[in-house]
Amino acid sequence: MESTVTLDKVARQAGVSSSTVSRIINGTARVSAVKRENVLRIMSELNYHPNVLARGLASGRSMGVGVLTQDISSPFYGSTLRGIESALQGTGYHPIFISGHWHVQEELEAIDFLLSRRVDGVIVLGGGVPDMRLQDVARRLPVVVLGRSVPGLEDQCLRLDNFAGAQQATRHLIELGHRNIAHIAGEASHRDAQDRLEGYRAALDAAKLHFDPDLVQPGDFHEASGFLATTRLIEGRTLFSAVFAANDQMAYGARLALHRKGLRVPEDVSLVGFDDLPGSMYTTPPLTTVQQPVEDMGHAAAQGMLRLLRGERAEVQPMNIRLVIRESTVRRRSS
Amino acid sequence: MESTVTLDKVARQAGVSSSTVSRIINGTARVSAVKRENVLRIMSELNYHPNVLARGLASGRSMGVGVLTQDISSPFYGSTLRGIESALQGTGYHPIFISGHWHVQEELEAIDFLLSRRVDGVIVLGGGVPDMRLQDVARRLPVVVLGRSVPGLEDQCLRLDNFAGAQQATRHLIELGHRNIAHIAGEASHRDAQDRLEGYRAALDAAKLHFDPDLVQPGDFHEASGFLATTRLIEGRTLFSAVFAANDQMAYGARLALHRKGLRVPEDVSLVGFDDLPGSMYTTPPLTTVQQPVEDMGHAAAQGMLRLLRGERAEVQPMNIRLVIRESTVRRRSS
DNA sequence: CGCCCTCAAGAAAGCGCTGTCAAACGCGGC
DNA sequence: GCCGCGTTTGACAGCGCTTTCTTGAGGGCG
Repeated sequence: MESTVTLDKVARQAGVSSSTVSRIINGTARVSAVKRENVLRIMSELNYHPNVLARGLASGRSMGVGVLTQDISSPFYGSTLRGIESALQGTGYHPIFISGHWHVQEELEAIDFLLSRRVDGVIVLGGGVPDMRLQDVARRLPVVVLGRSVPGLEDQCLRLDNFAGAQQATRHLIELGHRNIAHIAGEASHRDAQDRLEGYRAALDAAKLHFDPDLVQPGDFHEASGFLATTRLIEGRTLFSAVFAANDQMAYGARLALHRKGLRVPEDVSLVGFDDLPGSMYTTPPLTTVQQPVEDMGHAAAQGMLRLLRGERAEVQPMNIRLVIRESTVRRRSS
Repeated sequence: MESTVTLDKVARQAGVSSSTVSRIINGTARVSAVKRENVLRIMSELNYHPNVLARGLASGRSMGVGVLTQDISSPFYGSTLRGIESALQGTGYHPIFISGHWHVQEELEAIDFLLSRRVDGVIVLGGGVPDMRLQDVARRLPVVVLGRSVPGLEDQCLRLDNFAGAQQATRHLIELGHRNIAHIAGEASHRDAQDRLEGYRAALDAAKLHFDPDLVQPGDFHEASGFLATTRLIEGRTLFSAVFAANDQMAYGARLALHRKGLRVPEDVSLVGFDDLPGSMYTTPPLTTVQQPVEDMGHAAAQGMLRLLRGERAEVQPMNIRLVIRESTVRRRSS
């Protein structure tokens, strides 16, 4: 435990060459059973742990997979990270997380950081890194992208059908008899937010319902913006009996704003979110929302990465999105 | 962008020795201005990024700080990770996260992993790694521990006063006139949970209130257990007008269970949580809870780590815990 | 019985960088 | 013009491991 135990030390102790020890560790070649046993025993006696840095330097593979996320503490991405972590478990590869905080410059630096860390592959979760840069990186090492589609890398991209999800959510409200459905939009610059807005409009169109711009309020995917948007909605002159928020966090904010104004969910106003965060099952009432299989997505992305690392094709399959109907939506009162 | 750019390549291109380039990068020694300019220019032309592995191997410092957390997607630890990340930002050090999943064996392996990764320091977030192992590790490199106190390492431990927090929460309910206060306990094996239970009892004792074991229900810190515990409470024979849950997630579950049984919060039952998760401000009604400065804690822990890395003392200061009174608690109806 | 082939094991050359040591250089002073 | 001093710079030996190339010992076969 004093001075670090090196492979050489183990080799000397066991009376073999360092090559032999290396071979035993990596299973790179046959080694006589006697020597193997002996070396393994000494390794555990000395409590030897290979130096990953040296190993990476010598072999050219660091056994690290870079994961560029936006916010390590985001309830949405959190589960995805968990999925990645669990899929990598036991494969010898290990995730290295780094956050871009929805800031292109920071994301670019994060990628440079990962590259200088000599990761063997990169998983990118959304964000705003220019396609070109990703294509660039993909030329050098395996890349899997979640939540967006990069030209030329389509089969390594795991997209979610935000449009269809939003459409489904809105249709659900329409089928319940709602005619005046408000929408709290997400950060306008996010592709996801745009798609969800489009899905909302498409559902209205399909039902031949009038699209009222007054019923669409901007938000930024955080609770506070949902609260504000809903307050504006209530104080506005346009009536509505249902709200579709572009994500669950904003739906939480909306829920509180309605509560403050004495409006009950779902009796007075139906509410639908998007994401199905872990907490959405336990709001009062439990929230109807579009479920993104976030953890599975992480898992699938990591699986794709492992395939790429083995030299195969990523073959990531598009994931299913589905509406989870809970108790925040009911048929519109005939009144 | 083809074959990786090495320091040697830059040196040759610039017509200087690799030592000189190294010196320019690290600022280890004076270098004539002309050469510096020239080398810097070539570095950016070639888009050179030092190989962190090689650097770590040669210098013995990997510039990585290992962070042993329990669950990368936990809403509670998430903010702490964020705090660590932000404190390390710009210092040259980078966090390497790994989860133990509240599983001692896994945590031990995680520590081995970090050591073999040759991190320069380790931050441990709670968990069940035996004190001895932590003392062992601390002998080899800087260690900061969050949420528990390890003998001999006291000044590198950042403890939260769970006892005082729970006491405060309970006292608050008592001051509002509540006499029958239920408690949903956390995972019995967690020190935090035990301390919170003790705080609850202490507050009751101080007010000369009878401690009724029937009003204490076991939980496991997750929503579902809060729901179950509260259901048991309601169906039990002992009346209560307030619930103190050992964490916010269980309080959410309790909230839903009360709702299901037609009990209103706070009119019929007052509810207090613990942690002040980001979402607790937006529950209906907003939750009264004990605030742990989770992000600040991460920040402080990382600061302490940086100090240790500079060879100074950690000097981590105990953090303040405080009760945030929102709308889930009210004076008991005189009825 | 000798030759060639096979397979285990060792020697040694890096991987890309840091850091020590010594050489080279320039400068002022005598 | 030469000496000594303080700087800038280069050469080189690792850091701990992988991997190629060799060596050496058996083993099968003619």
